[in-house]
Amino acid sequence: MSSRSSTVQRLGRSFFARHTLYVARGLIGANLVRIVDGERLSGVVVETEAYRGRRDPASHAYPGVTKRNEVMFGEPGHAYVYFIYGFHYCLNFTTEPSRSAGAVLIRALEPREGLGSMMKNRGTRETTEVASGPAKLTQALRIDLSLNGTDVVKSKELFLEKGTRPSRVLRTTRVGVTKGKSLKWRFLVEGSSFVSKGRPALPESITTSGAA
DNA sequence: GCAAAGATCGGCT
DNA sequence: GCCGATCTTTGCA
Repeated sequence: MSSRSSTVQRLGRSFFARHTLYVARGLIGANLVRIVDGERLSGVVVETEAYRGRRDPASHAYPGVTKRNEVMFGEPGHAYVYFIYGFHYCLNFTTEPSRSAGAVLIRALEPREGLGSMMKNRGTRETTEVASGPAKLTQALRIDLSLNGTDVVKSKELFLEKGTRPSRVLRTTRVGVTKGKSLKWRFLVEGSSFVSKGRPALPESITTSGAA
């Protein structure tokens, strides 16, 4: 309530202009902030997935530049929002230098500020149901295609603040993809009850055996 | 021009 | 555990 934004450091361009896997891991623990009608809605990122370019068959950027995915090839630090399954929006942040495709999908948040509004947006009273999935959090934060391409380094309505990285971050395979299944490009906070539960996660192997 | 799959969620069996 | 809702993008004719 009294934490002053002047003391909080925002994630800058250089944070995003790196290898997508580093950004995906680095975003765990950051505070995602969305301003709606002057109110701060926010949550700590507890789950992410990395999507790369031409060599990642699960990525939207795999076929090359199209109208839908062009943001992924642009300047790092922009929001890439897409519509999926006729119902849902998903939020990503672009990575890698310009021309090189990459994005990190935000899969789950631990709610922080504006919980009442987020619950209302979601139609639930369970805190663990507010943002425990990629399409759930966009609904909670009222994110849609109008925010596609937003520069989150400069934006006043959607941005990221530096947080504390949790001590235990697990690395597993991505959820919901049919290609590139063996790649362990999903990161999540160990033991968090705010991560997505869309699929029965395989035993969260901390070992790297079998990593492709 | 048409068909099929898709980085999901929620409800029902 | 399975299925339906609903629409954008892509691939192929």
